[in-house]
Amino acid sequence: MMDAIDRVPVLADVAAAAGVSLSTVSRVITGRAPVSEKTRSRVMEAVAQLGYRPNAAAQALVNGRSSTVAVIANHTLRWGYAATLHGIEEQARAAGFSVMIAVVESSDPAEVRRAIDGVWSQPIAGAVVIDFDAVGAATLDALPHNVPVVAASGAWQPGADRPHAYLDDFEGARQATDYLLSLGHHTVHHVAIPSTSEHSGREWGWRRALTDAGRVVPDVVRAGYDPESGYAAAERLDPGATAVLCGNDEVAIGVARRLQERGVSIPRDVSLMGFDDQPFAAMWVPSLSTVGQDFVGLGKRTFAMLHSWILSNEQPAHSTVLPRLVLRQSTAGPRPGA
Amino acid sequence: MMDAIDRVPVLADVAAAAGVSLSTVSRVITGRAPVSEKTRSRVMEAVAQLGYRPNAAAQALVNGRSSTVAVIANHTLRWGYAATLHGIEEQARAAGFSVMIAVVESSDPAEVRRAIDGVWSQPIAGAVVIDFDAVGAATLDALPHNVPVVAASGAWQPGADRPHAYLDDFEGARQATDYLLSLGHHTVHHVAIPSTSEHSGREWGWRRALTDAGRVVPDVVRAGYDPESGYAAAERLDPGATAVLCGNDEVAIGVARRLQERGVSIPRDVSLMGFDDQPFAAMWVPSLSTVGQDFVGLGKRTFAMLHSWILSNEQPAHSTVLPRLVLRQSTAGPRPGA
DNA sequence: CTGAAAGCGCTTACAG
DNA sequence: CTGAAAGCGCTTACAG
Repeated sequence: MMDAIDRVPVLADVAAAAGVSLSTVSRVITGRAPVSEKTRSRVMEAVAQLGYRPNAAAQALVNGRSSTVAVIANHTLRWGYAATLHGIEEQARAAGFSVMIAVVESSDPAEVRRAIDGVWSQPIAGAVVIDFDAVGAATLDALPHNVPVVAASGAWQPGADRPHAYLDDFEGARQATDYLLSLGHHTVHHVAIPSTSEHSGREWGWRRALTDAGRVVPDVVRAGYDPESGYAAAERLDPGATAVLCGNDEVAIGVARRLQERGVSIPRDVSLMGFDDQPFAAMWVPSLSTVGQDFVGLGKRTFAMLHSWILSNEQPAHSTVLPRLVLRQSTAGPRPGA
Repeated sequence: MMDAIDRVPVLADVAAAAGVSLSTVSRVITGRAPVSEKTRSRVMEAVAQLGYRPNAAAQALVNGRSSTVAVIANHTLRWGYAATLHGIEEQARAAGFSVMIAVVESSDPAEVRRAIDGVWSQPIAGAVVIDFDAVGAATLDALPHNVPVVAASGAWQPGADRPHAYLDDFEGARQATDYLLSLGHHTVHHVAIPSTSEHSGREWGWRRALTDAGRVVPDVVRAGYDPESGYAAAERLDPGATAVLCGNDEVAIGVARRLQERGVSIPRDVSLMGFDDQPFAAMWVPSLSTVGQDFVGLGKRTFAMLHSWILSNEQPAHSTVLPRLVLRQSTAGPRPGA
């Protein structure tokens, strides 16, 4: 049992132990000025012995900048969010930055304000906003302009003044829809996840592909993010549908489960595509065709943009990566006669 | 396009704008001393107009304490870790704390040291270590004792001097194994995930149940954390197994997929149990019996313990919650004659 | 109720 | 190469 919390050693303790001035200790710690080898090793010894670590608050105060970045997001648990956070963290860590997370629960102005105040009162060098939904968008709008902010986002949005790293899910949805049409389906139905704006990139991409091909655009079936919501949404799906594109893999798996329970065979009766290529997509029976999105890579790109802004003080350009179709067993041509 | 980053207003700016002293502004901001209503509103106006937010680095420095806590973990993406982090974050946010995440990639001493230095140089009020694996354990051992630290853990471990919030997966595994035996299986096989110590709570609980029942303890099949590793592990499973307990649901789903591909029927030929009850467990066909673990609750309890330590300066006691069996369709008695 | 002053732990010119 | 001093932005006794 160890109740007592020892006093944290400070610079002055090291200086006293090593018998040198504060300035000298600071110089060996920062390495930003020459120090004799003898003094240096004496200081290092004291540092090691006392277990001294510079106080980041004091450093941040005097340096006028910190090496922590904040990640602001509506979720940390859903696949896309968690994977993006993971990518940001990894890249930040490699660059010597710490990361702080701030969850914004809703786009209610008071809640957004609370979150922003919490983050902005911290000594941060910059922030990334995960702009996958309406909450992210609302946060982005409310953010002060005195710290670099980069957004990680699905599809390009008009009028974004902040730098964005995109995944282009608009294009992914369009390609997926085109693919399904190319298989011979008359049209493609869509089970949507909640989205940033009224219409997400995914929904718009799907819609565009159908319109361009001159096909009927069926009513969208709205779902949440998880398998259960897909399961429920399957009830509202047009019974005549032969091809369905879902807003994410979780929803697709829920839809699949419900259809299979009803004796609908995938892909014989219905072709099903997910979105994201999250770890379970390949495991499902039949394995799920989907649109592969590199969220970890998105996170890394986003941090890299923020980092360059912090270092150079020049706002970076947007960046985009195209998703790729991952074709597995859940898609096929319609049954002859369907 | 907004390249310029405005200068951040400081306390002195507000004082100047309101025509009062620094002390007065500080008093209205902190609310820790009486200020006349007239002065107060004048100051608030200046604050609002300038968009002033106290500099957290300065506050942390002068207050000698901060309101951010660090979460130290080996992963942020796997279900149990992510859900625990989520619980911590939620509880911390409710208490007005910010959370910083620090990922420790391996138990290599240099890596552990790097992570700890990074965290300990920040102004933190406390830390929680997610102690689900060997890396968590190594980190816990290396942590200084000058800041409150609480660990979130699976099963009770001998000699833990730091407060732990447990989930008791030992007991969960024991109950799951007992249940499988009660169905009539001669023994239960185990596909293990990587673990804290040589033997995890899950593995020990399984082992204990078999030993207590006087059954044969089969060789453990080792897997990773994800479906793919379960899929691969299925190849190494004893073909005579009629009941299998997996270290987590992801692995169980991988095992299920492989078995089903080989024409093995679940639960007719093999009963399969997972662990954790993560969102996909209920979706699989057949839906997966598992051990429900409340990771979000674990995270909340862990933060609550840390919070009480921070406030009271008294080290909290350990806390434990028992898991519960979630029985679904993947378990049944052995086939007559099996 | 309000202001002037000291101090939190650092870094960085400024002198030697 | 090394030390004394000022200052980063706050808060908090200490005087009025």
